Amino acid sequence: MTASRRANPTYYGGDLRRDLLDTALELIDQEGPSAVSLRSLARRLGVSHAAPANHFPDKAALFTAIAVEGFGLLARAMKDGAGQLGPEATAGQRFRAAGQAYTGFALAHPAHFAVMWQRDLLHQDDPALAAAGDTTFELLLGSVREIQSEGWAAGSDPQAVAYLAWSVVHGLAALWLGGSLQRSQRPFDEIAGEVGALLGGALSPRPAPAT
Amino acid sequence: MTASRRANPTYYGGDLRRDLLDTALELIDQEGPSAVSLRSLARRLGVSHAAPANHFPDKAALFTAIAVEGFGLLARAMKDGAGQLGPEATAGQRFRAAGQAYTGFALAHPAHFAVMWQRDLLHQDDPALAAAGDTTFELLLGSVREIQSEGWAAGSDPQAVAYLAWSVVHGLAALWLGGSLQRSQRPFDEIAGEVGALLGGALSPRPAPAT
DNA sequence: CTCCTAGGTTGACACCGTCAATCTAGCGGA
DNA sequence: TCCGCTAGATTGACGGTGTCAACCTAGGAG
Repeated sequence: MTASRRANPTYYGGDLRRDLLDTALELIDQEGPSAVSLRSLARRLGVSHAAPANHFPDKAALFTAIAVEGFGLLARAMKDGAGQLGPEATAGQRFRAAGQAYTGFALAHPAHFAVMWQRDLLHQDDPALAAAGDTTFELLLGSVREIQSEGWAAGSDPQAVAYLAWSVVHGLAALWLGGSLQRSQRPFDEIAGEVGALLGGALSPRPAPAT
Repeated sequence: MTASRRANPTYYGGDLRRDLLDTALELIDQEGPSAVSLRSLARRLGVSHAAPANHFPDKAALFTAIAVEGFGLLARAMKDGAGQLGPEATAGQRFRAAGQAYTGFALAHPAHFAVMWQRDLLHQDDPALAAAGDTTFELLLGSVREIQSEGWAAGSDPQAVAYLAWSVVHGLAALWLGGSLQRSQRPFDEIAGEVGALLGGALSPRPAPAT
């Protein structure tokens, strides 16, 4: 009844922008990004077909907003995952936790994850998008430098180590969500655990022999 | 002049199915899968808007055909990459060559690669698609067993090793094509080489310490 | 009280996928 | 030689879609 009932003082009784994002995410979860149409979102929310234009000038803007939000969620997940280990945790443990947070994010938010890497759906020149992506990578790179100070992957280019780790977690999540790994009938955490252990062997603070 | 001049005895002077695929691939290369429309393909090829329906019952069938073709090209690239090393090559070298072939395929055929993992564009239940995917993974798994017989990644579950390797090459290719790695201004081969060397450390035939 | 503006509305346009009905060139069999 | 069949093209129609322009209206600022 009070003014807080409706966030916006206009026709639609609520936050249409947020509702559009949420409905789109739900639809992407179920049927993929190609199933999203602005008109169908509007129809679901009981609003005219042109109402979304007030919040997203075009379809790409909607997807871009989802991608930016996704990078934000990812960065927070990685920070939280590494952070909640407590101060006595080693850099290696934090590194591993960040990696788990990456795949955990992908599995928990598959719709965000799917959109984030589909360039052709996005406004690639959006500065917010670039910034969000950079932030995430900086987070990763910082974690790599941290483990290197503990002797992990000693002597290796930190950027190369970061790319290896990023590729592993990204590939794992992408292949799982793509269904390629699900034919093995094994749960994700089991696969991810084994892969993580193997990767640990590549980076652990021992003199690694050359290939 | 002879009958071979025209592959098909009907109006269109050529192989429309092949031309549709090629035009679609070109378009995907330039603007991504979302830019492909059956009508625009038909227009480009100077054919009526319904002509594609004779070869692909719907849009998903076109993309599925591209994906199947992609898996075929990928499998052949991996086989060729490992095979042309000569009989005196080690299993480790063949394994590495197969991995390079994977990323090489992705960079050489980005349109195929993009479509192959977009489930929502495909007829996922197409048996040809499943078979093509399985063949590729079997190839990978065989290569892993081979290197294990040489002592690499000894004691590890071959499936887990395969998943690690697959994740790395897939993630590397996906991130590169997504543009995330291109901001580093370094050529792909350099990045891939370093990542490959690091990964070699994880699997090389030495007793790897636990994580 | 009046004006401005954010955020809705309707209406129109071209493009899209898909379906149905039709046409036609060239083949195999009588 | 003719006759039908079929593969593969055609036109036409339908509803859905993104986007634009013009309009409307509730509520806040002056």
